[in-house]
Amino acid sequence: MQQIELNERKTKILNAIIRNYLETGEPVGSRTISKYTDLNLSSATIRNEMADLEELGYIVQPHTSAGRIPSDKGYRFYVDHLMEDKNREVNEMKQFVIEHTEKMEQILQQVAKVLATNTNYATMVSSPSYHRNKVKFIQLSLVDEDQLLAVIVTQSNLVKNKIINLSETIDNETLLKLNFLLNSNLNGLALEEINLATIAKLKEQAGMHGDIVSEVLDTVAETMGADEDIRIYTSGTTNLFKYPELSDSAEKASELISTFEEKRQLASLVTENLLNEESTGIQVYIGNESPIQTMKDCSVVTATYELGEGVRGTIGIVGPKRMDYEKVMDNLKVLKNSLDGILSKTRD
Amino acid sequence: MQQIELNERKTKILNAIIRNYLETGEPVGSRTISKYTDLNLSSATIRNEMADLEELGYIVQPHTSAGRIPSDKGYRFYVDHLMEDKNREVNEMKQFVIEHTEKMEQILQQVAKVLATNTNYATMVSSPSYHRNKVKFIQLSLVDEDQLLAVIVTQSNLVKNKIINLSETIDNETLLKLNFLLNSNLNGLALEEINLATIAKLKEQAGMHGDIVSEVLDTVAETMGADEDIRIYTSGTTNLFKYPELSDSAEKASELISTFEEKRQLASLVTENLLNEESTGIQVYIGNESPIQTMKDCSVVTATYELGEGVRGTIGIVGPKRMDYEKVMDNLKVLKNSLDGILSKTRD
DNA sequence: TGTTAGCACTCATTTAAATGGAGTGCTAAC
DNA sequence: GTTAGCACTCCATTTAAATGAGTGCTAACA
Repeated sequence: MQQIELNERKTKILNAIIRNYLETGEPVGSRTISKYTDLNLSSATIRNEMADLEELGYIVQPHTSAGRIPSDKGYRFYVDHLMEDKNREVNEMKQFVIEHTEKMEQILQQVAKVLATNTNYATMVSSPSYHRNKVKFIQLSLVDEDQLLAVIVTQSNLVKNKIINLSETIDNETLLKLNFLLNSNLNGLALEEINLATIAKLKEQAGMHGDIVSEVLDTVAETMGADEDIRIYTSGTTNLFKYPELSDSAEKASELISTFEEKRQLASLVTENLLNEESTGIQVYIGNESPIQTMKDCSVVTATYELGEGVRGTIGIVGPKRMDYEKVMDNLKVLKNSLDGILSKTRD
Repeated sequence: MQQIELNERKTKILNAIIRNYLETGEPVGSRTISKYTDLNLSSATIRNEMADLEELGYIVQPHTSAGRIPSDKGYRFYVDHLMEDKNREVNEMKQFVIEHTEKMEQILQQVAKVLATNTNYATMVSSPSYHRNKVKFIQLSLVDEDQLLAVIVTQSNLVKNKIINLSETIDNETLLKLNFLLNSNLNGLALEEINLATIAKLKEQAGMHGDIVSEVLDTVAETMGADEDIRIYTSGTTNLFKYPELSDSAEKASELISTFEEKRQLASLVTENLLNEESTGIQVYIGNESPIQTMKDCSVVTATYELGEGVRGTIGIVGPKRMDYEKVMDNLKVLKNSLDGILSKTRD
């Protein structure tokens, strides 16, 4: 559809404008374009075309007699049609990092960091939400006369535990029974499948120990419900200082960095993102397209990774609108690939 | 000793200067002091005294013909001798927060946040290091044909788990034996007490399953060694933007905030702090007294909390040198008290 | 001997004006 | 359809002047 609006020459000029602006961050004028492209057109001609492009909404003038900068629509066109999809080689360093870090948390933090160092933007990585994950194993053990330890393992090897304080003592035999009861009833079930009927049945069978069952179920829900418990790892937020358009006023910078510190808002963005099941997994939010108000001057690029079936999280990069989209996407792809299926990998 | 250097009048003037500067952040001149104190001295007299105070190193002039601001030495004198030690009432809000948050992590993050909101400075809270903590309970269970789950509980109810991949299968009886072996040998021991002899003995008794014992021991070490694994929760870093002397140049601000993001450096500060066993638990680092270079224009106030015996962490506040030391210390004390012994509290 | 008024001086900050230059829109000619 | 040329706009930077807070010093006073 946009093809109708823009002929080839206009497209070329728009492309040149955006690329130049991505590099310099300064409004670009007609003369620059005429000089540094192989179009062989005079600045005057370029000016005419630029006037058209402005009227069509692809570029704007920050003020009279300044050069042009891309509008959100311009960036969008660039991302959708102009950008080259280089599929560069995997950066071994990243592989290394991932293969040599042990714990999930550390991996994610590391990913955020690598990404930030690589791109010079701010990054965020959300902990996976364990959607549709299933219970594999439950165990209650007595660690003290009055304390019970509940351990829950999911099929993707996520482990959670909780200490339950007992009001009355409990003997070993009962404990065995409870363990059996829980395992036989819950194993193999996803959170959504644990319905009221199951719960009622369980409680009934547990008899006087219904309280304990309740607590265990809470922990199960917590382990797998997850949504509320999404963690966000961020890195490189101070990179944003490098882009004057984001940090010229202390207030602006402060607001933006606060958003990263708060994380709550980021979490909402991430959740929204996870719901978009389709797509190659890479999403681009330009300026106001982003659901987070404070990021109206930024672009956000996110990718969804999937550690195991149903265990998904998001990696995201936040930078100025004139970010190096190609590089950013490449990086995201690489890291996404490294993360995909990592849970199954650790098995061997 | 300083009492010899400073007579009462000088002390009063110094006090007035510092208090005024804490409020305004502007260099304070002789006229201001003469006007807004009950000393009833003319500005000229004050000027003479100020000249003396400057010579003694308590205050400095940022440039000729500017007012005076406190030097590090001045702040130090203030903190050590001048400051009032108001012991204000406990803020119920904080109590509420702590009593209603469940998980340790969340508590700590919450503490950081409350503190930041309350003081308008940047805050950090370190996760407790489990020094001298003892093993209470160990359990191995088979969660899959080829996967073993090791759960370790310490006396302060810290739980850690690890999935161990098996090379050969293992039958239930052996598992029971291993469990018994581990518990009978390790329970009640602190990390330092698990020496080579114990380990050798354990491995010997485990026979062909020495590998598993090794892995379990690793996890134990990890659970209690802790030092490497100190987590730092931060909040309110963007508060630092409120103080021009810290954020006038984007570079400065960026550096400082980076330090908070990195956390590695904070961790080192925290560790150093924990080693200072003595003291009421409140430490003040003014300017260059801080071991972190990027904080040379800041003051750092820290308190040590102790969740249970040997389970200690640090709460810290970072702000401009002209921070409201009284308020900061009060807040720290309150939160420290709330945290102290919290692990034992959850028992009832 | 300690205190104070007064004055000349310093220097960061604010305000205003001057300058330079990048870039545009438009027109007329090719 | 393309281009050269020119008048015009507006931002950014420089330059200069005005302001004002604050000091140090001296001389006079109690």
